[in-house]
Amino acid sequence: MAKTSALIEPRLPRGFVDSEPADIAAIEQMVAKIRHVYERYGFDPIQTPFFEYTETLGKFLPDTDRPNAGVFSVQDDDEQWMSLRYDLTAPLARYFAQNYQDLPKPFRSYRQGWVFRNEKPGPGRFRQFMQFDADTVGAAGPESDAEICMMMADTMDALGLAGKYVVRVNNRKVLDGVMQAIGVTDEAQKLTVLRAIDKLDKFGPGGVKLLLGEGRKDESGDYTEGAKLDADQSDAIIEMMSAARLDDLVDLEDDAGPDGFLDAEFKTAALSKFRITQSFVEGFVELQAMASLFAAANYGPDRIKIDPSVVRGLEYYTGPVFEIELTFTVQNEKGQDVVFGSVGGGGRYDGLVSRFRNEHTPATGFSIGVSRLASALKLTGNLDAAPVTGPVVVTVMEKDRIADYQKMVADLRAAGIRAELFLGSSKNMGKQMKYADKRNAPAVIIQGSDEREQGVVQIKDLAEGAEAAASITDNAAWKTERPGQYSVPLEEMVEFVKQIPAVAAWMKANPK
RNA sequence: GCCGUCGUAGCUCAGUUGGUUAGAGCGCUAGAUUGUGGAUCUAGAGGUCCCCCGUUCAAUUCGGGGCGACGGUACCA
Repeated sequence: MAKTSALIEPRLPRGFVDSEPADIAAIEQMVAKIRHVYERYGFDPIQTPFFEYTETLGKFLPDTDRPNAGVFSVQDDDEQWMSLRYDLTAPLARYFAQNYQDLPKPFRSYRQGWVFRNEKPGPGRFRQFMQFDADTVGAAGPESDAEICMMMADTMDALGLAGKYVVRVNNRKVLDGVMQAIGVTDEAQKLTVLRAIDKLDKFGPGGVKLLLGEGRKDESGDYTEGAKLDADQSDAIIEMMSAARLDDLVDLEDDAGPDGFLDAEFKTAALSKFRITQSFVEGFVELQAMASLFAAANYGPDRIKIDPSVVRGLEYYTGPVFEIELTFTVQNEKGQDVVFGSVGGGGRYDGLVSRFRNEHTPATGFSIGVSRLASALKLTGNLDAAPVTGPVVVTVMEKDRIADYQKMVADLRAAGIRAELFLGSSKNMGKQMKYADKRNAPAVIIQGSDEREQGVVQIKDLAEGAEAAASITDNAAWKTERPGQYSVPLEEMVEFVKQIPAVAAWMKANPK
């Protein structure tokens, strides 16, 4: 026996997972449904490579001390750093800028594929995961943002999740405007305030208030430094983010001009101590425009909801931001309730393309976290991960007649039936049956010397046999009755197999 | 990064108040059944009790330090 210490332990780096046939089939179904919705909305596919130059992906170059902080990076032959992509948006910006001359504007595209992040994995968070994005580049109006939100909702519906999600929509200008109003101008402090607002659904208003003030200690003992706002400031923020409707905060007449907006006042107690700002008004108007588009298209607040606590990424969103939240709780394999986070998000990023081109290029888009969504659905039993139907297995009874058996397999395949010859070394019949069972084979074909002399084959419908077997407890009876087994003339074999329900179902789902 | 819980068979877990042969269920392999998947019964394989150092006559068990898993939190383009 080999020494165990000499063997390599088969294992994966953390945050990476293998996929089995049922998982793969489920993901493929999800992807097909998403693609169908995106194409219906008029988006076309593009593909970009896994690797990009690091400078393409983000504003930072990896310093030689920590080249792999957050991303996976390697140095090319010419010593230029390249990285595995960590999302599908930066590569799109590069693609758009690189092919600017030839692309239709606005440019509407979707992309699906693996992305990589070198960070600590969590529930539903992996170091390699799949995203499915759609973006409109070169359109500035709120109708392109609203369209994206409606497509997010339609996509979730198409995935069979109607009623189990909500698309939450906000506008960064509203947040910026309120911060400006209450006198938060320091960039670092602004980021801290935004992060605090983002935690509303996690910690509630009380927790956010701590984060806006001195700081907060969580149950595990970790302390988070707060934004150091005074009471009036943090009350104003909490009032803003807790508003059920924007109209609760301020009244703006639709036909009033910009000057009229500036004369308006906040209606709520804490906010009314501060003056309203231009940025708030701009964001407010954009959100109102989107809201009326949602209403006109019959997307109610049960599907798309204006929610002033949505923040999203801190770096590049410039206007509307949106995310998909699941409205059910998720438990892991151990039965623990788990913090899952959003399964998709996006927004307007008018600055991203300008890293590559001088002119201003508005863009909006979003991304569905396919892997994270699939993992949530798997944990809650909502993932359609039925076992894959296996092949019809032709057993080997007489070793010198392999050619005859292979001919049967070829005939079945030619008719569009998934079929294979038993290739294992053991010609023991029980082994071959067990193999077929484990493969979830719909049927096996048996021809020994008796059948050969009569010109017939035994066809065993394994599903029917299993069903019949449920009432048989005696092994001898089980063997002699041979439930679900039929003797059929060889020339009728293909037609007979086609009639087996599991085979027919597979053929319908996989036309030749 | 920080905090918490946990590491014993492929999986889920018992157990050893520090003592010589470490167990169960499931799974796996074989047989009962030389041509029939389930069920049943029988037998078998499978373990550096996560690693290293220390305490001890003796450590899987106690102490220290690592590593890993899970969860929370921070960060998240």
